[in-house]
Amino acid sequence: MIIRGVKIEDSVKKTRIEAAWSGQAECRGCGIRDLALFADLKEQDFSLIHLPIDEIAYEAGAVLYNSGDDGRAVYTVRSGLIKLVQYLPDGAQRIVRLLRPGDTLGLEVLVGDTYEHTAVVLRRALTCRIPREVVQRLSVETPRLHSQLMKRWHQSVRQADEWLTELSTGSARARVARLLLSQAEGANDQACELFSREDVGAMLGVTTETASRMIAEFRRSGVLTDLEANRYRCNIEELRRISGETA
Amino acid sequence: MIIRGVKIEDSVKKTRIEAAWSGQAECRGCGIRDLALFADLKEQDFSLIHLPIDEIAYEAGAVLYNSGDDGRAVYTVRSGLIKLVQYLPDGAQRIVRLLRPGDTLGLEVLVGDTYEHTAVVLRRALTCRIPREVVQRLSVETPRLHSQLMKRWHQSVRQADEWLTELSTGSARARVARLLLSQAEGANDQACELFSREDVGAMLGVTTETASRMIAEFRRSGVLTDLEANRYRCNIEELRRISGETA
DNA sequence: CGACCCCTTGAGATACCTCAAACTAAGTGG
DNA sequence: CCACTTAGTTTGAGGTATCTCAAGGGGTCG
Repeated sequence: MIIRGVKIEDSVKKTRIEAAWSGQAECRGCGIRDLALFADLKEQDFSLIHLPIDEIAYEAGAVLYNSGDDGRAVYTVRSGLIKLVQYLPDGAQRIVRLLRPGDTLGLEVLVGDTYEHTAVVLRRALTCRIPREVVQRLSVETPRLHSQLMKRWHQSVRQADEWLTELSTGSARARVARLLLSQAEGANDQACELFSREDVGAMLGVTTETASRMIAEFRRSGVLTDLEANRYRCNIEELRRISGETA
Repeated sequence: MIIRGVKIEDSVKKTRIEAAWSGQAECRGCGIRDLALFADLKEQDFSLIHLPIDEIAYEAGAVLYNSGDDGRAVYTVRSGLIKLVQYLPDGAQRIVRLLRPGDTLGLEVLVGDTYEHTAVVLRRALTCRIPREVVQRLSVETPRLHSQLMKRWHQSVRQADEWLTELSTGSARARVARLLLSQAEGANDQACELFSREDVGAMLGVTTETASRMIAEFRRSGVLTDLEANRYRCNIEELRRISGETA
C-alpha cells in the first residue's frame, strides 16, 4: 500500500543482507490477491488500511521472526517457501509446517503478543508484512476479511493435523514417500524439489542419516530420478504404494 | 437457550443410550461461561440466538460425529473428556487432540461442510451443541464472539503443534512421561488419570504393547503409584527428568 | 588448493515392533 | 454362586527398523 523503509535482518549464517525491502505493496492490484488474505476485500475496504504494508524479499536461510519475539505483524507469502520451526526443550528442532504462496503466517499475534515459532526461509521468498493493527481493524469492520481469517486458521489446523498423521506416522520409508508426494502434487509435472536432509529429518521426526538413506535408496531403485541438485522426477505410482505400506 | 427434543445416538458398542438430551442450555447463566465460546457476550447479544442450543450428555465411547459427516453444529465441552481421531489410509487411527471443559470442537464446519475428525467421548461428557448458523450470525454481529472464535482457532493450532513436538517426538519413554505430565498439570494434586493403553498408543504414535510396557515400568520403578483403576499418583520430578531424556 | 559443508555409506547398538501367550477384571448365564 | 466368556493389560522372545558414531566423497568458496 504505502512504501516503507528498508528492512535488513541477518540470519545465523554469514551472508549479510538476506532480507530487503523489495517493491511497492499495492494490494489492490496484487497478482496473487485471490490467493491472499485480502482476497475478498472490496474497494471501500482498502481505505481502512491506515498503516504501511511492506513487501519484503528474503534469501534462503533468512529468519522472519523467532519464537518468543514480540509480534507486530502477520505475513503473507507471495512466492517461495518458508518453514515454521519449533524448538524442543533439549535443543532439537522440529519443523511443524511449510508455507507456500498464498499462505499466511504469524496469525498468533492477532490473539497473543509473541510469535510461537521461528519462521525460516527455505527458498527465496517474497512476503507482505501486514501490521496486526491493520488486520484487527479490518476484521471488525468487514466480514469479508473475517471469513478469510477463519479460512486461514482452519488451513493451519488442517495442515498441522495432516503433518501429524501423514508425516509423523508410519515407517521412515513411508514418511519420506508421503513428503515427496505432497511436494510433487504442487508441481505441474512429476518434478519435485527437496530440502536439505537435515530439514527432511526435522519434518519427519527421523535422523538426518535415515532421511538420507531413504532418499538414496529411492534414487537407486529408480523411484526418484535426478534432474538437478535436489530436484527429482518421481514415480508417483510407486510412491503411492510405498506411502501406504504398513508399519 | 431453548429446550429441544431428545437426542439419541448409539456407538459401536452394545450399550444403548449413550447420548441423551440433558438439561436446559441457558447460556446466560451458564456455570462455565467464562470458559466457553460465549464468554464475552453481552446481554444484548443473546437475543441474536435464534436457534435452539441443546445440552447433550454422552457416555464414554459415544461418538459426537464422524469424519466426513455433514456438519451443522459446533460443540462446547462442559465436562468430561473427548478425543479427536483421524483415520489413516491403512485403517490405523491416530488421536490428534484431546478436548476438556471449555474447549470447542467442530469449528471446521464454520468454514467447510463436513467434520474432519471423529469425535469420541473418553470420559462421560456434557456438551452444548450450537447450530453453526448461530455462531455465524453472532460472529458477524458482534466482535466479542469474533475474538473468542479466534482464540479457539488459535488454541487448536497450538494444541496441534504441541501434540506434534511433545507427544510425537523422542523416545516412547519420554513421550509417555510427557503425556503423564500434561495430564497431571490439570489435576490439583499429583493425581493423574490415564486412558486405555490402546488410546495412549494412538496418542503417542506407538503400539499398544509399548505403551503398556512403559507404564508398567513406571509403576515398578515407583514413578507412578496406583490409586484406583487407571489413576496414579505421579512423581512429577522424575517424569520431568525422563521427559527431557535425549533420543 | 585447502577448508568447509553437506550428503552418503558402513557397522554396531538398541529401541521398538510383531506375534503369541498368560494374566486380570468384569460381565453372563447356567 | 461358580464356571465361562470377553476385553483389556501385561509379559516374553525374536526380528527389524532406526539411531549412533564414525569415516569417506563431492561440491563450493575463499
